[in-house]
Amino acid sequence: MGCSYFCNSLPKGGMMPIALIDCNSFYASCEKIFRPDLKDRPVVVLSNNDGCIVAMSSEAKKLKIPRGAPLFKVKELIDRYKVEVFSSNYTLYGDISSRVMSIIMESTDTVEVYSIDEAFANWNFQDPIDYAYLIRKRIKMWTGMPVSIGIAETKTLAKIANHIGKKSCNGLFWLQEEYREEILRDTPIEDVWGIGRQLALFLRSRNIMTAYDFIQQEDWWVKKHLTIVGLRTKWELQGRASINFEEEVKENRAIMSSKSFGNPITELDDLLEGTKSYVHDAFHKMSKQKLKAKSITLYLTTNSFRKNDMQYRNSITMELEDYSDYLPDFIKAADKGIRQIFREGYKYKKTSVLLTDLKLPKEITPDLFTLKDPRKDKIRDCVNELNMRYGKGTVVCNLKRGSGNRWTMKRELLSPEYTTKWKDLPKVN
DNA sequence: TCTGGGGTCCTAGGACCC
DNA sequence: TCTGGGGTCCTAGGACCC
Repeated sequence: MGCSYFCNSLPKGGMMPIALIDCNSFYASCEKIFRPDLKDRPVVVLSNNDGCIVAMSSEAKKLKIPRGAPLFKVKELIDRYKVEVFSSNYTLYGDISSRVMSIIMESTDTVEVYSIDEAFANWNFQDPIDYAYLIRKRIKMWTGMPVSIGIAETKTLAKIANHIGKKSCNGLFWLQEEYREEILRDTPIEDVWGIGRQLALFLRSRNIMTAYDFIQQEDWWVKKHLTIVGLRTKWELQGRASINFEEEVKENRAIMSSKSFGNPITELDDLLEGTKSYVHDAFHKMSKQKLKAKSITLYLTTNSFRKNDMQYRNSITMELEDYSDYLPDFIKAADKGIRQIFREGYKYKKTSVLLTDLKLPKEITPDLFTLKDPRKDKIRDCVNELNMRYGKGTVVCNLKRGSGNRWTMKRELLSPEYTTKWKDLPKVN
């Protein structure tokens, strides 16, 4: 498909175009920013514990390394092509992301930050393509991050436009109404935002192969088989905006910390230590948003990939007496919960901590019969401030620290925190 | 040997109430 | 002993996203 759909007039009907601005190979691009020597080299980024490949630079994609593959399965390719491999450095990615987002927000009226590497923006301009050029250039110049921009009447169509831009139009594409049908005929059903693997299989089995085939189906049929979510997708593809534009940052409904252990864990004590460190993690996220939680769920599971091991998984939800933002309440609950679901004789792979029933203090009706202990508030404020200022983990509760724990995550190929740690600041000679 | 983590939304089904 | 139906709330599970 060429780029012949560019045109300099606003779409008829005055519909406000939606732009999707999306960073190219985000994690891999972050790693390249401070390493000019990697400019045209293949780069991959690993998941926690250096397990799977979660992101690839375009050079790495060309080597046909499958996304999501465990590192050990593609080791040979990696060595042969001298692919540069990094552990994931979320501190770096988070910081680069907020720089990119603030540029987008400065330069346009309404923005929804959709994920770490993409944002939707309402672009009410005479010529959105001109504007896309400008923004892209600015982001590249100020942060070093390459982005692609797709523009269309709805979010789902903007996704498609972005995809086309990435593939064949130098990163920018405006999908206008008069070309929509042609483009939808060229869009395989599994490339539609909101149609995942399961649904694509189902639709293909019904001979629905493209986005165009999909919008030919009756509303009732789509709703029956794909629920209201699928029906919205259909409407969006037809140019009818059906997915809300969420400008405000949504409050989380849940906060999770869940990690695999570096090694299988058999002892209750190690399991408790690991879990408590995840409680700290989740609690830190919650504190940053100034939320309180009323319940905490603990999950634990063995490694289901190891077919010969005995398998066990379980979970338990602990209700706190009241909404709390006092760390020891959560530590106590987690300790009690894990002891209840722990069974001797298994090799545990992972525990997860989920905080739910989250509220801002102003939304909570105080309980007349619970006496408040003002000392708790002081301790909490003091600990939170120290952890915000000096980084999470500065003050901990009932937790042995240090590396070398059996449960600590593996991150052997970590890059420096170039932008968030003084000692990691890049030097210029 | 080594196989990610963190979210959202929707539905079905059970418990319970009237 | 016969035996209805509507409503709400909760949870588990399955789909999706990045």
